Amino acid sequence: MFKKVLIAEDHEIANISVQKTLHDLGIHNTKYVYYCDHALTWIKNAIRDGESYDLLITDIEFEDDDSPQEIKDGLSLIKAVKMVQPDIKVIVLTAKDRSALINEMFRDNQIDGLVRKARRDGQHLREALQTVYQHRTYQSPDSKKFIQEQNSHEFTQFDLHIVKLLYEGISQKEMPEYLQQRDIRPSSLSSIEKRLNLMKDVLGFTKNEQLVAHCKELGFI
Amino acid sequence: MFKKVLIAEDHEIANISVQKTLHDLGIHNTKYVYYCDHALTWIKNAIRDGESYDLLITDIEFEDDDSPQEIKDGLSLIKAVKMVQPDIKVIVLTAKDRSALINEMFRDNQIDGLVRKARRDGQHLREALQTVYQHRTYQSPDSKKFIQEQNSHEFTQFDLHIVKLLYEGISQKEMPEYLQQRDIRPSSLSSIEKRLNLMKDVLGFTKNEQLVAHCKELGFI
DNA sequence: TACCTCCTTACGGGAACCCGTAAAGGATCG
DNA sequence: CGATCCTTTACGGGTTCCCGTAAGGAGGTA
Repeated sequence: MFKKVLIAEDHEIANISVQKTLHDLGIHNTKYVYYCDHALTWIKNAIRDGESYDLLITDIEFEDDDSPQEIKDGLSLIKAVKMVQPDIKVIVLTAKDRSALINEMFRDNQIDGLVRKARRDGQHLREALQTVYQHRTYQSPDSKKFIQEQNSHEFTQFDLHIVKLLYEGISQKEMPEYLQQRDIRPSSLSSIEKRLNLMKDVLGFTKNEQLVAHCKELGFI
Repeated sequence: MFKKVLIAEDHEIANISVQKTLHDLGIHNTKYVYYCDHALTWIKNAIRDGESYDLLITDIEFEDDDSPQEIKDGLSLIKAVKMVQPDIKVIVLTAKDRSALINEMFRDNQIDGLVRKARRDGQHLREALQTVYQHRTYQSPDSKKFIQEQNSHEFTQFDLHIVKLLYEGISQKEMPEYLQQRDIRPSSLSSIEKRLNLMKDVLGFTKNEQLVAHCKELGFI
């Protein structure tokens, strides 16, 4: 089983449980941190001392607070960690239902395990630890189906820009100007309309209100 | 300190930590359940046996799964529990940022403690336990500010109906018909427009998209 | 009853949005 | 270089939405 594990999780309550789970599995050499920056520091120091970590268990969403951080979310942390230690195993522990970014990283083998915070998450975490230790990938059952649902519509960067502008209260007729200023193309009103229609069509919506709420709910914007 | 505590929390990881926190505080007579229905059953049985619980610690959001439940969320559970045991203390442990319903119940003294799942939630839970035991109410620091923000606009039942219809993809001109069918008054297009404008004005929005996303985010619809 | 107030409803002009069609621009390939 | 295909843009009409004004109705008071 893993020997040395680092836990990055800002919620104290979740952090305690992960520690306890590891402890019950006989992993005693664990370190827990509440900030991404601290996690990277500890990993770097461990490499320097020739005692690098085997595994990183990290959340995705970290809340901002008074102490400003360089790295503000788990995905950025993973990228940074992989730069300094490409062979480290990574298990992601997240409350988010679905996210295109997580799925992408999972497919790109940046992530070895994916556990969704849900009813049986403790058991799923134990399964993930076992599986990942055997150099296989793991994802909890409930997160699997979301990846499939995900395929309903693949939002492009352009799509997200438009929806974000809508969410910010920009009218459609003002959008071409905004997009041009930010060097985003296409930028014409027609393209915006066409794209909005396509998104609504695919997702079975009739109004922009639904589209914006949907994207907001899924954390795209 | 409390003698007998019931924990209702569907996430295994969170549940473990709460148990551990209680254990560390010297509370050993704890029972944990993953479903609201089970929670109510245990409380009823404890009363029947003359050994009722002192405290209920519960989440708000419970995920649906294969086993269908009568009570599906924490607020309903609290109401049901208070019917059979009005003097039980209640601490709510929730990830939700803000919710008009929670705030209402807190003000109505249905809830004694409110801890938001966040960075220092473990410590906040310990503080809540101490404070509530002394017959005072507690809410974690980060949840306090949300209750204030809340007051920006008091949504009427009518407001919520309109926004809900928007979210369902109903066009404004179809709404009068819908509202009349459900005996909701006023029902004219003018009234709907006027009300939407007022809401947007108060909240500083320019577009319905923002309004719908806002209400969705706060759990009003 | 007359008068006032508050809320609801009705209506109309103008703006924004929806939708289909057609032209313009770019990329590829023979 | 021209032909073809695809994407982007431009335009026009029809609809919905926005917003101000005015008429109708319910309730309270003299």
